[in-house]
Amino acid sequence: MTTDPLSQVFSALADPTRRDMVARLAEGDATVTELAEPYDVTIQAVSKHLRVLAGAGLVSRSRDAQRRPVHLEAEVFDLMTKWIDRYRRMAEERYRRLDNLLATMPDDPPTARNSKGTTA
Amino acid sequence: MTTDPLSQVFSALADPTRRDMVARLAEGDATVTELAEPYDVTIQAVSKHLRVLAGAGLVSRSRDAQRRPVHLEAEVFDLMTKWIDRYRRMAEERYRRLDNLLATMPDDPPTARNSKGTTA
DNA sequence: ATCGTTTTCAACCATATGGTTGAACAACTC
DNA sequence: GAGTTGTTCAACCATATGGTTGAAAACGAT
Repeated sequence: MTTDPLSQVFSALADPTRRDMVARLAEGDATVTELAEPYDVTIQAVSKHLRVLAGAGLVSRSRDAQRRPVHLEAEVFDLMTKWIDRYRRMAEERYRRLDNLLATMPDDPPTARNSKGTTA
Repeated sequence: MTTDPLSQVFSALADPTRRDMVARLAEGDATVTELAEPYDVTIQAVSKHLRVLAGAGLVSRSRDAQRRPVHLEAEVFDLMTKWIDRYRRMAEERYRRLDNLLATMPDDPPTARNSKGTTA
């Protein structure tokens, strides 16, 4: 599918069940059956969810006999927070500047009705 | 669909085109046609994307004659960062405390259900 | 070797999603 | 009113997604 990493992470966390699993894994590693226990779905469905989380780099798998413990990888979170913070910061900055601009706005030119001409 | 807010926001940002629109809107409000210009899709498709972003609370719409300018709403970002930070913090905390190592070498209660061959 | 446990693979189903085209609506201009 | 511009609505299509059931794979225990 060659989806970009950021899309994969956001997409993975767009599902409430998967977010819940992440929340659970934040407290400690767990196996698939352990993870599946609280939910009303089959283990196969949970296995699929884990595949999505792993594909996004949010979890890693190891091996312990038949079990395949799931481990939360926190680094990927940084990818998101970096993106989010950047644009939130820009938006807030712009908001602050707009405040200043509004404070210096004199009056309304009544004939200026063209599309993009911002009243030179 | 009654999807929860967090899912809607994550889902909205899971699409690279929509993230790009957010990036663009962080620099200033824009109309649908302005937003559609850089992409190779129809205006209707962009309109749909905007509906998703608006549904997630990421943008708001106003009216200026026929135009419907789009404005980025930064507050929703906090919803995400709060969620992310919480579990990243937990995961990092857990990692720092080496909880995993602690779990592998406890003083074994002998009456407990035996999971590893801890003999007397 | 056979059985039990844990996990995945495969096929399938229903619905959601991103895209299209074409028509309609809304507001300004003539 | 008629036309133009900006946007949305409606129907449709292809693919992705989350779920199911059933079989298979991987490993430990007997």
